[in-house]
Amino acid sequence: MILDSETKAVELPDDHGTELRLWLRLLTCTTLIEGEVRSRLREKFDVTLPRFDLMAQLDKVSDGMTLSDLSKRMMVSNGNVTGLVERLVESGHLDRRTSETDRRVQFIRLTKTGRAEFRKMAAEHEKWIADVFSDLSPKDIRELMRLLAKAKGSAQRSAKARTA
Amino acid sequence: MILDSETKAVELPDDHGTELRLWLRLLTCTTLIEGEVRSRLREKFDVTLPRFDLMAQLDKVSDGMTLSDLSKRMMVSNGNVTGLVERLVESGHLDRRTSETDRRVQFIRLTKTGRAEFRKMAAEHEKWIADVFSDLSPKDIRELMRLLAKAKGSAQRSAKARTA
DNA sequence: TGCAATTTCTTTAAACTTCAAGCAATTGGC
DNA sequence: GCCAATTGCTTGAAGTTTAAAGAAATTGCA
Repeated sequence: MILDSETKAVELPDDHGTELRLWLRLLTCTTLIEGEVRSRLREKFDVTLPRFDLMAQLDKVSDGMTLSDLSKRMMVSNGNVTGLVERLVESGHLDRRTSETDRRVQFIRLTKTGRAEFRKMAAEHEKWIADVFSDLSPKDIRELMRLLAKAKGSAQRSAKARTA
Repeated sequence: MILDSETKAVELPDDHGTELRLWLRLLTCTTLIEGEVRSRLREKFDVTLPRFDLMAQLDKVSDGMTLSDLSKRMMVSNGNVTGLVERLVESGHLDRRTSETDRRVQFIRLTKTGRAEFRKMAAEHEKWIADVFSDLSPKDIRELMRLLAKAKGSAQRSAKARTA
């Protein structure tokens, strides 16, 4: 059903404009918030976002995790994590020890001070995020969660199909 | 109304857990898709995502734009754009000329080959994005667009309030 | 057992990114 | 006109990031 240039049905063949606009909006939102979090972390705690993210992963567990686990969860490269961990061990936030059963493996943990420092930052961080989304109703949030879950599933399927 | 640890209403004071989970989900989605786009751009066109993004901004206009415009639209720092533009001029994709009325200002444009090359990549890119979101119904997409617009507005308000 | 494949991690080069400082040009009062 | 403030851009240092190659250890299977 191709009409004329006024009705907008001429955007064939294959109009994928809406998906593209969705992606750009998603990206804009994330970049905006990420920048905000980055600024505040630097301002209030003089810490970088990647360091905060890494510590956040480690805070979820009590007994440490390997570099590979970290890189999977953070969705960054292995070499990236090596460097980040190195600097965080250096600054006393992290603790590393080699597995006794597999000498390739390193278990990384937050040190006592590392965890304490992170918890302080995390409490503030949670408030910032709450403020960032404070124009959204509980229903908006539920709905966004649901749709983003669906989008995530779709994206994973798409990525998997390419690699396969 | 504080109950007990089973009912989950004990998460006071100030439960901001849902907002935090929303942010993490948003970030995961974006990171996932961004990584996918990055891989495909490198694979098929041997180009980096930042270069593609910069060219995408320039493709929207016919007569070029300044470095400041670029950095605002891309939401990255000024110094970042300086380097990116430098490399893209070097590779023949961009063209720069100094304003005649204000000698601080540089107008940046896509070259003929730069634009042609970008258009080819953009056409593919649009298809990838369509595939990424192909599990979502038109209604899902509309709803996501609406909610992300609201989230963006909220985030902007929050950021503005901090800077002010 | 032997050894090829896999896994874990590190290293390297190049690119990207931010922040802060700085330079040059312009603007806006006065 | 003067000059302080602002604007546009560049530079430099530190850090982050990826991709690719490689080293070391383990695993799995013939």
